[in-house]
Amino acid sequence: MEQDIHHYINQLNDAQRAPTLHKDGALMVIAGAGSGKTRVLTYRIAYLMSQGIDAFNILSLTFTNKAAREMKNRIANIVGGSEAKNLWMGTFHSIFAKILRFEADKLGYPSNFTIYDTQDSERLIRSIIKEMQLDKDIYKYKQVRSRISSFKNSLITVRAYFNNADLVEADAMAKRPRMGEIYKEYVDRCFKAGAMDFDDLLLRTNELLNRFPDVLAKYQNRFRYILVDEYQDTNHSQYLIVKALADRFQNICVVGDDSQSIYAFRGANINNILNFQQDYDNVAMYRLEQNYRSTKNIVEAANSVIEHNKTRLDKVVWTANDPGGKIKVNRSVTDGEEGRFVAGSIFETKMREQLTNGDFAILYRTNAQSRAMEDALRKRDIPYRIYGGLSFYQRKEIKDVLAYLRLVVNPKDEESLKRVINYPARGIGQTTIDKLVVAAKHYGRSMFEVMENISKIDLKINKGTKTKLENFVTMIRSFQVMNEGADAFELTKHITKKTGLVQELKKDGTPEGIARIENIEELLNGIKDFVEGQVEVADATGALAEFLEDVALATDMDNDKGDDDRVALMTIHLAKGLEFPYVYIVGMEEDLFPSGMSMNTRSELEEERRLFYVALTRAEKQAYLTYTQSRYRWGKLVDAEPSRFIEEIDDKYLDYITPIDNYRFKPLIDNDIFGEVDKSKLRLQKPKSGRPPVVGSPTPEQIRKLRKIKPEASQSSPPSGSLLDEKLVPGTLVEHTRFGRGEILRLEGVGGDKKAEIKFQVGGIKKLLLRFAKLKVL
DNA sequence: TTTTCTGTTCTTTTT
DNA sequence: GAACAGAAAA
Repeated sequence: MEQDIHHYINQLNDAQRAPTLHKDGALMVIAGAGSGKTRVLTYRIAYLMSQGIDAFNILSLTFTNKAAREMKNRIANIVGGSEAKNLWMGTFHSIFAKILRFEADKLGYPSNFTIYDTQDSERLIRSIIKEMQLDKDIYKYKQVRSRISSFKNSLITVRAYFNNADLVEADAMAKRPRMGEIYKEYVDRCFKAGAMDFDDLLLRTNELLNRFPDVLAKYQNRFRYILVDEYQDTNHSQYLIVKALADRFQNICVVGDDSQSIYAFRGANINNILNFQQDYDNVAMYRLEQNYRSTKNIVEAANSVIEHNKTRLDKVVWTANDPGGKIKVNRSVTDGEEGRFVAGSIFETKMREQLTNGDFAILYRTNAQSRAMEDALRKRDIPYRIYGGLSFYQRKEIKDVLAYLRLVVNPKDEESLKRVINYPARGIGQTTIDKLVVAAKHYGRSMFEVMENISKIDLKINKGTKTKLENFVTMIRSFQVMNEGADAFELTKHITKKTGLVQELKKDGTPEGIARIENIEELLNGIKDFVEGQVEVADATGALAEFLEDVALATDMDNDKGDDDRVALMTIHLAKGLEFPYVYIVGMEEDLFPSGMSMNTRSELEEERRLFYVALTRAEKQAYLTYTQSRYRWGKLVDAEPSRFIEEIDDKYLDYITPIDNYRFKPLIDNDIFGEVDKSKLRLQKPKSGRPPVVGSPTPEQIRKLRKIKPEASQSSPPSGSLLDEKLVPGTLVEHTRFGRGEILRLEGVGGDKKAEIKFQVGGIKKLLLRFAKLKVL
């Protein structure tokens, strides 16, 4: 093996080799995009092991489970699978969840504690706000949750909050004087439910290490070598955990790139990496500056972007690669056309260069942008896969099944209980649930415990309902018993049958319902795989708990089977660490990228810029930037202007390409809710010369023509019926907007001079809809 | 109590 | 263009 490892290390360049062979002490590797930092990390770990360091003594923290898994596989290839198995490698959340399970009793938690995801937290906070009878417009549950989250990430406990006059005052100033109370109640409720949220996994780890010196010593001793990837994205809580664990041996290696710090919004503190040299003694600094990934054009363009940022470490990324093509910039009129351009370009390039779908990625700032891309790709029959967004495990039907499973493992789990106590409907309504919550609070117990003793407690719940509650408890109990014997797969199958979940979905018979059943089947398969894949056969009960933990901390990235050839669609955040030959960065518009919500301060804007830097540097061969002149947002067509980030790239790296189709104006027919429109009629004027005209939204007059709405038609009674039969609406159309289930036509001169808004409501699928349209004058 | 309709809010990014 | 909450109807 000694020989083996050198075979690998010889593949590295000098800059990479130095940190790889640096054995003891603190070191920091500033690694530019595409400079081979994953290689350094993997080889370094392999090297440590070849030097006789036990795998048990190495802790490696990565940013995603996927990254951890890949690294582990690569190390296994070098040092052998059985050795690699003992490595502690994973995300902060997954590693410390495991440790917390082991040490839970010290903190008063059950070892089978539930992990609340963001949705669970939000629901709990929402009900707390309601119970406290606070104004939900002032106490917005999302804001409250994110504030609590930031408290936790800064290690501000409830007590610390109340002792901190500044914080209390800040909330009072923000007209939310009872923030502290909500925080306290939230923490209490989580504790009583035996649940930790994402932030708790880090906060409680800190608590564990602070309060129990023997525990700290144990893990310090175990983790003699610590490696942290993407260090620039660690938050204060994570920073303290690393610091505590590394304190004894100081064998800490952090790898990161300040230019790629993009998680400040969830508490990441860029100072962790900027100040690393002050935190440890004799820090060795290494820089990886040679980019192996991208063409010269891309690397230099990215450099010219990031130079606009003030705060950054000194580093120059360069490459010996070919210049490659210039970055192509495309303008479209609407988001629909943008999608068509991207799909068309992928189609063409794929043919011309003989590429596979997997060579392409479409990156965007917000998940909502995926839809236009999907539509266009589908029309071209290009297979694609969306990462992130609503992940599989967050779908309603999946969460419902998981809620039952979570209850089996931890019946105190309040959010799961509330989720399924009356789903499928079994006659336990809101009133009853409210009473249970109150009683639980009164007795200082969980809701489930109250239900178990329902016959002994004097609650004003009628007999019939009490029986229903008892039946529910008995049912969950029976599942628990089953969990002792049968495996998780059998149990889940049993649960979906016994509770009537699947029947409920079958009953409604819609395509959505069928899709949901299929999803549940997929979940069952997933559980089966998990059960079979478990090498060390723990007891059956443990298997289910472990599965649930995996699921709670899984990201969409992790389920990538990668077995078929698809174009990748994802947010830029999710793309970090990945690379693709061809990358399309879409929606390059002010207010979208940079996001309108991140333009208030310099540091916010700089983070957006780093995000753009990350996006650009994903591309190996060719990058495209696209923007539109108008785009549907919140169901409305809004004007857009090109992103400042395009201007920030030196012109010599850019190639402005003319859109293939350029209509004089583009009617609102993108995913046309008016059914098939004869598109040949819409191609009114092609631009005369090479330079396309500046194009705006169509005028009302033009829309009217297209829709054949006659403004002159007079009618004394309010309009009724459907637009489809073209009896039509009187008045002048002044605004036309889409909204969720239909569209709004704003007209002037309806029934006198009054303005009117006409909405029609549609159900079902878009193509069929106008038939059922209802008209109503507001 | 349950179902259905309607209005409102939301969109930045995620472990 | 979904998810949720509240009102209204069943």
